[in-house]
Amino acid sequence: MPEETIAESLSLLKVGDIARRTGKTVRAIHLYEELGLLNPAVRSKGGFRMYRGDGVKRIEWIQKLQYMGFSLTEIKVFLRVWEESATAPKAMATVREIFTDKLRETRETIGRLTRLAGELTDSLAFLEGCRSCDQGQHQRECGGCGRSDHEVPLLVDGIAKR
Amino acid sequence: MPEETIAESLSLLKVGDIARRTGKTVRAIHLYEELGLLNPAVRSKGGFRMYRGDGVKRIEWIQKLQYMGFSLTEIKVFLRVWEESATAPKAMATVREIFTDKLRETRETIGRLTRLAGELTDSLAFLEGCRSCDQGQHQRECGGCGRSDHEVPLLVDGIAKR
DNA sequence: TATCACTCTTACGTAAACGTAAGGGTTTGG
DNA sequence: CCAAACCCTTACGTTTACGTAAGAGTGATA
Repeated sequence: MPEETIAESLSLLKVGDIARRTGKTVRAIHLYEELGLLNPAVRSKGGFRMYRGDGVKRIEWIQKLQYMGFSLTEIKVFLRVWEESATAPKAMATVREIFTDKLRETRETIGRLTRLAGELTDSLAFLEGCRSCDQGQHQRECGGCGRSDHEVPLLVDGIAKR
Repeated sequence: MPEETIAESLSLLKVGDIARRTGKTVRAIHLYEELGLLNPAVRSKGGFRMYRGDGVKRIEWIQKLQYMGFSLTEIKVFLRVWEESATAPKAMATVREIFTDKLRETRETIGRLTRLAGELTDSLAFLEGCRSCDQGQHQRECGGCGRSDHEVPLLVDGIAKR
């Protein structure tokens, strides 16, 4: 398809264009190249990096992975695994493994954060009771209220100690 | 209560003891002191840091806050706010604010991660279909399968591009 | 008193993901 | 052809939460 080739050459993007379209900085894009995450399709005669439109897609993909907790190094491994897999089904199998791991990890994180949200809620409920504390009570004397120790959430308890 | 004072002096802990009881390293505890998060109750004649038992609680508290996404700097602010509040109810009010903010943030994070878990699940479902791909298919020619573009999750689509 | 395990201070090292110049070419619109 | 707007490479700076090492003193035990 010579037409596509022509169209491509007409729509080459400079690094600044990619930056604008992805919200990343030029420096970031340079970094991705250093790390082997994205190479320009060609260089201009003067040395400018020239990208095709799918460069934008690649960066969006990177962002997505970062967003879900992959480090750039992990993303690099990801790409290498892909490139070094001889066949497509094999490559996809590896990708499945990585995603499966990440899904588990993500669920664990969600569980952890959910528990923490619960603790925060408990702590806030407890702190409601502090409204009725003697307004003149100095913070250093906090703890004198009637509430017993085991009622005090760790998140609150730790503050006054020491 | 002189008895308690005596008991305290009997149970002073050295930094290594605190480290063992909290799982933190000595260096970390030193760091916390540098940052103003925890000071030893006293120093021994020779300059050893001597802590009381509640030092352990303080560190557990720090760990908890870190675990929920507070940076050490934020924790420091936290303590300062507490110390500088004249009255206990006022201090608690500030703590409530901070916790309320964090709770919102935590919920947002949970939402984000939940959406991402969904995307991962979708991607994994899609990748199941790759099992039936021609076993000889080279990875570079991936994309030749019948599935249309809008079916391909971004998480998968971004890999093969470029 | 001699040890051996600890601890002290000081201070440089580390990994991540860029930020921020500096000094100098390249493109492109007019 | 000129100037403004970009881009290039090189390279040091930044933040966070410690790690690690060096050289020397301390404390409890034998």
